[in-house]
Amino acid sequence: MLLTDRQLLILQVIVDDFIRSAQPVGSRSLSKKEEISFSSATIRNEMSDLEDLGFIEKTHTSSGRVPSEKGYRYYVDHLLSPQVLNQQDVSIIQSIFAEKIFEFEKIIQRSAKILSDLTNYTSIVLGPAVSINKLKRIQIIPLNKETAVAIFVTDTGHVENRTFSIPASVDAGDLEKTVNILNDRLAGVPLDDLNDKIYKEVAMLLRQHIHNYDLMLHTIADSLKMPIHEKLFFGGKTNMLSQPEFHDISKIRSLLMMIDQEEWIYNLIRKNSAGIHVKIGRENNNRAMENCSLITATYSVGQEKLGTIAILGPTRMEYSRVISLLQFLSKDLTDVLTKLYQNN
Amino acid sequence: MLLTDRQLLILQVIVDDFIRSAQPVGSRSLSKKEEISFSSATIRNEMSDLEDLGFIEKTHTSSGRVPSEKGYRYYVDHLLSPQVLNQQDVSIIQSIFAEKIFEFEKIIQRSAKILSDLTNYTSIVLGPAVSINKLKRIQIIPLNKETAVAIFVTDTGHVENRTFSIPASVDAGDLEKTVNILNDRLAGVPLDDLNDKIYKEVAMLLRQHIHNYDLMLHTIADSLKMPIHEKLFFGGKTNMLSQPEFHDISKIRSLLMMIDQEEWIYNLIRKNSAGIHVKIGRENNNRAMENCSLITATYSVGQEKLGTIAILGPTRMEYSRVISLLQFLSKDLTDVLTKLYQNN
DNA sequence: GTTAGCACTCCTTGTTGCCGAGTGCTAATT
DNA sequence: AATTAGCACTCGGCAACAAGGAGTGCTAAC
Repeated sequence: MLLTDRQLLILQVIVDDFIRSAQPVGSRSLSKKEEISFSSATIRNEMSDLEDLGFIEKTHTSSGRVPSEKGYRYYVDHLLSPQVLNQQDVSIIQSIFAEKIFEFEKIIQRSAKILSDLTNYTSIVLGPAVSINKLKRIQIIPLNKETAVAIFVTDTGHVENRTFSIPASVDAGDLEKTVNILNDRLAGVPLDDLNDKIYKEVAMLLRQHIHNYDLMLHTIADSLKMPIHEKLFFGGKTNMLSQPEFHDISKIRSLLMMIDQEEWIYNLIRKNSAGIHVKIGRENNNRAMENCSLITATYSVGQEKLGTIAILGPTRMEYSRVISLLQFLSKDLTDVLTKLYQNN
Repeated sequence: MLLTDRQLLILQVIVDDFIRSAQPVGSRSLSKKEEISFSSATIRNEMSDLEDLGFIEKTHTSSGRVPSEKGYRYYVDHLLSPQVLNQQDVSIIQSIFAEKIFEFEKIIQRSAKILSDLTNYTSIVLGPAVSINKLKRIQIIPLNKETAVAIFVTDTGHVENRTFSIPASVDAGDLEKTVNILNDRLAGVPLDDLNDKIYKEVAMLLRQHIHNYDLMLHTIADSLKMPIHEKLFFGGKTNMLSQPEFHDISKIRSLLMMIDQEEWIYNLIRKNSAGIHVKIGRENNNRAMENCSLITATYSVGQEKLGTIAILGPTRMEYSRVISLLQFLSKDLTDVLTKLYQNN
């Protein structure tokens, strides 16, 4: 199972070539490469072995070879030559941060756009986890007799709002008192923990000050119940249409449908721990992604993981380049965010 | 140029048949239809005339006929038999309004989903025009020494927020005074007119009360400058992939790219006046939509047009059904919204 | 005015044959 | 023992061709 140096070389050249050309690569064309100094017959023997070991495949009996998923996996794990980004790519990525930034979402959106433009694949960016942000302030603004909107501002400037109906028994004074209590008790609490805290600490206080406190309590707790989903941003959703492996409409269809079905992507991307992760083909456990690879990286504030950036491309994707790009952007995002939010 | 009854009949049957089958229709298959009592030779003569008049076309010399854009146009304008929705469709549409509704966006989103499911085309819904909503309340919440977030709540419960940097010369007291002045002067003003009003009325007041008022003024006015874009919602973006006329990847590609390029759609849809509008093929003035038709309807609160719902399908689309669906949903949306917001 | 009949056109489908790129195997070479 | 040259074989892709079918336009008869 240990590959010889020559086998490694051949595997690497096959993968590189196939990534470039999307054509099965044959022994003769390999033998002409600079890196390779032995004859096509030798290569044929080696390729036959590599095929037995499962690293490459034939598309039909007398065709050239194509990397298998196992082949890509080995390539990614052992053969990848870390590529240095060229100056142009670097400056394009840095242009994301050129303007003054208040709305973090804008940065995220721009990142998605630029990633997809740079790679010609589909980019996916998972927005910053709102739920770990800390509450800065709650406001309740009555719209009319029956409804009001509750506004939650986090220390990062993110704003969530929920409309709810005001319990009949509650009057304007009650509302104001409630808001004061909430702000008093909940400022600095991560959004995730609000619900908990409301029942544990705020409930008591409300009871002391508000007539009919429990309806109010539940109304507010309910507003907070809906999970605050991180937003997903996409770039170049249609880029996959240009990839030769997706000449087949039904493949495209299932892939695009899956992308539009954000839930799937969300789960696929969210759980990743820090660092670069490469999922190849069926490793993604999804029919629609059989011919796709997904590379993800995370960005953080300080030590705290905030969100994810990812590239979805064909298995035949430029792993080396994409990894470099993601690494670079992820670091930049982290730096900027850390500077921006660290010491609030 | 006036068509005989028989020509009208033939045109109608051709369009109907082609919409159903997507196959060019020939004289013989026409002659077999129930509605038609004359021979294929007669039909051939009539079809030849209809072709000369530009209502139908051949795909090649000896093929059956296919409606031209002019043919569709005539069909839509004169031959459409208004279709009554079946009970199932009706109840599916009404299910949109089943739950209690606070967030209007949810309704809009659900509408888009259901429209596309029902038709198997792509649905586009333009969210309610925020800019005509009236300001209910402004809040400014400082995040730290340098930045604050301004929150604008409309009488419909919509919340807009902008982060800005606090001018160095402004202190907490100034901020509070500013907010009070703003709320005092701007409550009830449509968001569209805020900027105007700020310079005309608020500026003076600010000058009287706030040190260094003009920086504050510009900061706030700037936040409001970015146009408040109505949001676009889509349903069934990938539905077009199942249409036989889009077997060609490059067509799909340009169409999907145009859809993702929301600006285009926005302009296409926004300007429509009330009522149903049908744009066929090149009437949309867009290469990517050459084989598409766009049917739009508007929804309102009372007399005031709020937004648009639309279906994008192949020119060979079920005009009658789609028009009925849009009419029905548009009326329902209007009713619900009017009831909800009319007398605030 | 309508229709039956017929020649003609063009798309579609299937067949065939051929070329080129590639393989696997064997035997010769290093 | 490893490498290579040589050769027979396989398969996809392409072009050429034929047959069949759906449709048309035209003419002449009804």
